[in-house]
Amino acid sequence: MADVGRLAGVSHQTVSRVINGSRHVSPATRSRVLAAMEQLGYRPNSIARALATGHTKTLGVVSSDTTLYGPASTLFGIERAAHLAGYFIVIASMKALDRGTISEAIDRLRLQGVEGILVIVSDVEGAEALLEAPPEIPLVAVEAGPEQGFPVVSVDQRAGAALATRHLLDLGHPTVHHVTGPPNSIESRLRIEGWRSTLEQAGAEVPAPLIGDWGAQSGYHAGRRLARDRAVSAVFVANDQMALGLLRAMHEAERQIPDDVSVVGFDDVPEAPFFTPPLTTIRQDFGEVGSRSLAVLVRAIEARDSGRRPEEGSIVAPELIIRASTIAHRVRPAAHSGAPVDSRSM
Amino acid sequence: MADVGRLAGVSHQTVSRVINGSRHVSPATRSRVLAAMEQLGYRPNSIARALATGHTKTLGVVSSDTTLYGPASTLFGIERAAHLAGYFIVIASMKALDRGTISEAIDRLRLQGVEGILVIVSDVEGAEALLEAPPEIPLVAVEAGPEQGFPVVSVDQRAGAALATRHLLDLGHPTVHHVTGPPNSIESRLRIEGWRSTLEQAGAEVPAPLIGDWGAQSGYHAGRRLARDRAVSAVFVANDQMALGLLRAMHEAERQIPDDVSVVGFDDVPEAPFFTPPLTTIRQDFGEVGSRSLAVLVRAIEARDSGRRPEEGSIVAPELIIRASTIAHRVRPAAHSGAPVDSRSM
DNA sequence: GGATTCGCTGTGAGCGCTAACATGCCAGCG
DNA sequence: CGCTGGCATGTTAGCGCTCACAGCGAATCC
Repeated sequence: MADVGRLAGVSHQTVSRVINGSRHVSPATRSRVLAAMEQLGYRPNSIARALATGHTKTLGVVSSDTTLYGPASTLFGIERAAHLAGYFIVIASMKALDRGTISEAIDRLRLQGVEGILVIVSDVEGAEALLEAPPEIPLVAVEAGPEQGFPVVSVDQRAGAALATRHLLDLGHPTVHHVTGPPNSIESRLRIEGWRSTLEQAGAEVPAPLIGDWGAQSGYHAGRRLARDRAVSAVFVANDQMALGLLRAMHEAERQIPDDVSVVGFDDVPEAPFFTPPLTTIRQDFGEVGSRSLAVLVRAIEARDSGRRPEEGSIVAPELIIRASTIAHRVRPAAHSGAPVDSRSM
Repeated sequence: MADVGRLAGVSHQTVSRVINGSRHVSPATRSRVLAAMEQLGYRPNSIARALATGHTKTLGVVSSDTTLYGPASTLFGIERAAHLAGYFIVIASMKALDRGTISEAIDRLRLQGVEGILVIVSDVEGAEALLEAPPEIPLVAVEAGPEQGFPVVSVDQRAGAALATRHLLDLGHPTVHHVTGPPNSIESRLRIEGWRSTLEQAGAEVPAPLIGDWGAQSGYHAGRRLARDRAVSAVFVANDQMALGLLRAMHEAERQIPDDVSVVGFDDVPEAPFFTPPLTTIRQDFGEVGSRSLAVLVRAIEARDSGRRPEEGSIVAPELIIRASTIAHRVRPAAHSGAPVDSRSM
């Protein structure tokens, strides 16, 4: 930087001013400095700048399994938005998303000098850890988080589950069975709530939910159980992967989808239209969640710097995508084929 | 830091020594300093350290679509390995992975002060850009890369494709059709090569491949085309998503899998066992690719610092996972049922 | 015409840390 | 007994940048 100044015949400070776009630089000087920078192949050192200013223009993302479609897409959305806002993203992923791990990750990121942190949290315990996090650093929960007192950006899980359940009910199904996510997952619990309350409002019976873990395997097991019960005509599965497993189990049990059983998933993964049959599901706009959470975090940082009050979260609306895995409920014929002996209707 | 020193009755330098684990500190002093640090809630500032040492302990990852299973898993593997090695990961993702974008991303990361960069590259053009990248910074290509003169860590794509093709051939299929990835993808090209050379070696006819784009939709289209041709008995699809689409198309066309057509995918996504039918596929150990590429990069950084020669890449072996979508080829009966009128065999 | 303002530029200090050298101490040696 | 050498510590000088302030000439004002 001193070299550039020397070549351009100005002080290092003027060079700094040019870099930072100060307007107290005459056009002539500016272009002279620019030329010198070009000639010397000068590149500003952001570490030194960070040390001097205290701003690293870096944000942290804490996430557990970035292999899943949801977190991966969200991370992608975050990064793109961060790039646009002039921030860098450093990630801290980890296997388990429990209390200890999460605060350790936050700590690591803070030490590294991030200005704010996005936590893709999904665990109930993890959410509690957030409430105890050091208040010095702006924090935003993504996809799920504590119910209160914390900025959370997520899709409205209850509304999504309600959408799914109502769709099935509207199709004439007497009730809707449910395969849940893991018990500790916040999303999973909210989806259960949405499903249950919709059923209750409609005066439908609330069957015991089957517990899954987001994996296709657990959906498969649930599907085997459900296939045995001929009264089951509609299932709302808490994500698309499990729905795939359930579809598989139903197929093996020779239960036709959607003729015998209607199925609704959750997420709308890119493959959902190509399941057998194409899956009716609830779309979550993860990209939107990602970019919105970034915006909230950036505003929180600016708010803190200017001493304003902390930011609120934001809720993204889910969307019902109807495909071929759901159909109007039909009362099962009494016999397999041929005319029934006695023609009691109903 | 000065405060800590004052409280412990030593100089700031001794505090620094304690932090960095220098052994020229007496145990008594060390514990005194540690206690002072604890009491004051002192946290070392890594920015200042980076400025003084020139080492940021930060690595960059350039990636395009982290939504796909492969890159997402690799990224996850990289992060975990980086954590273990004491490095942070900052990501630079982008929509397109072409020449310009890739070097721009590398530039951004360099400015940000990363010590090395991992590029999850899959585009032919992108790979060329790597060869022209500034040599000052250690760079490793992940998943794919230039054929020569560059450290690349990837799964052996040719071997994987050969494994798939040979499996089908061994099952007695006269030849194997192929649905490819996008034309610009390096992996896609290598898989084509592996498939073609295996066919040629076996003296089998090489049918024209159908071009896909990794998406399930394109697999579906290819499936429709292939379903029309009754001579098609075996298909090697370049990834599992497209295989899913193809399965769907075959199902719609009432071509039974595997009885009429055997299908092999690539990747072994977690859902593959639950496709209808469960998919035979080639497993890529993305986690291994991620951690191995990190190790290569770290060694490259150390090698540069100590003036040694640059590091070589590394190849991970793929694995054939046999499930229910492949079966031994049977000569189709001449008529649908009943005894054939004339019994020409073959 | 001297005081005031404004636009442009330079000076010095310091962000928090580490590297290199300097210092003082004690043991061991001939 | 003085000399060497290892050890624990202190001192000084930066790393490359920005901030606060000072300076200086030209334009503006009464």
